[in-house]
Amino acid sequence: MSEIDTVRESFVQLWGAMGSFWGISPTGARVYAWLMSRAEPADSEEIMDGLELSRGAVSMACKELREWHLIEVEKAAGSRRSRFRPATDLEKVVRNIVQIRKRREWDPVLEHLREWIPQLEAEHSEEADIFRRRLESLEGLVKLADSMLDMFLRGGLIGRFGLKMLIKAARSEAGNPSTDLATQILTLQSEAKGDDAPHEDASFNRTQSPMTEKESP
Amino acid sequence: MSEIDTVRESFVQLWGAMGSFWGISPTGARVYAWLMSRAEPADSEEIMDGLELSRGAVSMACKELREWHLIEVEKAAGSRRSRFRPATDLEKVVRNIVQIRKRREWDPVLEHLREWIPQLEAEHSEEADIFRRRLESLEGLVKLADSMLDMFLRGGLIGRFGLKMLIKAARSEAGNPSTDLATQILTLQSEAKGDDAPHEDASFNRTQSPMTEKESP
DNA sequence: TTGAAATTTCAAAAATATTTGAAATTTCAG
DNA sequence: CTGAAATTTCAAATATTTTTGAAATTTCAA
Repeated sequence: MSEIDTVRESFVQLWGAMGSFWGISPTGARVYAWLMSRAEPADSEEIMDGLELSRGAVSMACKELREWHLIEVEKAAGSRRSRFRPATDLEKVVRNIVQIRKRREWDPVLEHLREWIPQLEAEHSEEADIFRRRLESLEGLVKLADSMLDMFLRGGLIGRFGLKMLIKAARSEAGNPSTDLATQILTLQSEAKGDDAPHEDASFNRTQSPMTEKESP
Repeated sequence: MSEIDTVRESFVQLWGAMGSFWGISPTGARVYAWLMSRAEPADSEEIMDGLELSRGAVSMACKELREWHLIEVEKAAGSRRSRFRPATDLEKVVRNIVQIRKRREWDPVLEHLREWIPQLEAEHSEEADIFRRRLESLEGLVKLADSMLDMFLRGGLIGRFGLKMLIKAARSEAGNPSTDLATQILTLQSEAKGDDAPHEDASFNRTQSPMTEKESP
């Protein structure tokens, strides 16, 4: 078995296990990892074989990945078979996931807290008072998290420095986890000075396939 | 049913559903929420009744919460029954959870990536090359996330401004989600000027119980 | 110490979540 | 249009996770 197959297998396995962290099903995460490991987009037949999944499971997984904008569907010219291309602009992918989960999971928490706090205020017991104060702390924290996420979503650090530079940062100091971000950012900032344009918007990095030759006007 | 019971019920339910987000079991999360809603620490009997759980389930949940430092166990003087007090310093709680999960879940990802990338370099195929480049992007992103988390863990924003002020921030502008953090921070910063000491280290906010009267010298 | 009270454990049961596969639907090349 | 190919659906089968409860262990007041 060649190196690439070994790595692919481990990556699929690791990513599948991390799926729940992102709120993606294990199979969805495995399919995405598998697609990432292949140069060309794959069709469901290939995914089925590659991951030993049923046709239905692949269809479900791809539907999920499409909803998260983690893959793009395309059809080879003159064929009716869909092929799935993984989004490789990870920055955009992460932002998208964070945004959706924030809206779905955190915004409702805030709404509830805003409804509960006055309800507890109405009750003039010691216990309601203590509970209310705790909910207020929680509200403060959730709002902070919210703001931090918004900052991130509005293109804070990543947007400013670009993914290429982050890769560079990742490569440097590989052994030393304590080098903090601020230091790295400063280093990068002085190195940068306009080089390496802020990386174009290409979520779906077409690696080399020339796409449909016959485009209708 | 009084307001406090209604709110308690909803809060327990919401928090239970969010448990998986924190990597805590639904029951663990429900027990924590329930404890937060009560002025005094509770014993397992009370938790069983309050949440309709078996004795074993409560024991498991409390073990889990103890491991995450989400509760503290204490014994009333002259009794052999344990009572559970929820940590109310949410800032510390969140930091702790983030730290543990980072170590358990993200650090291994980075280790794997650092192992896989050279393996793919060794293979001189186009496909291995594309895969490797994608893993490099991923590494960059994971490292960035890592740094951001470290920054947070080292007491970035929360440490600097204190929870009380964040509660204040939460109260202001309740309706307008687009007011960004930077603006709020600036506002707070100028309001602050040394008032409201950076909030003492009291993870387990003893609400009013005078503790064991007979403390040995 | 002693032994009743409290807690923990863990195999089995129950509840959830995921996957399958065959039927229903959709798509589109011919 | 037509109908074979492709895809989606969803009820049933599997797998996984969570909860129970009774037995084993631990704790500590007397």
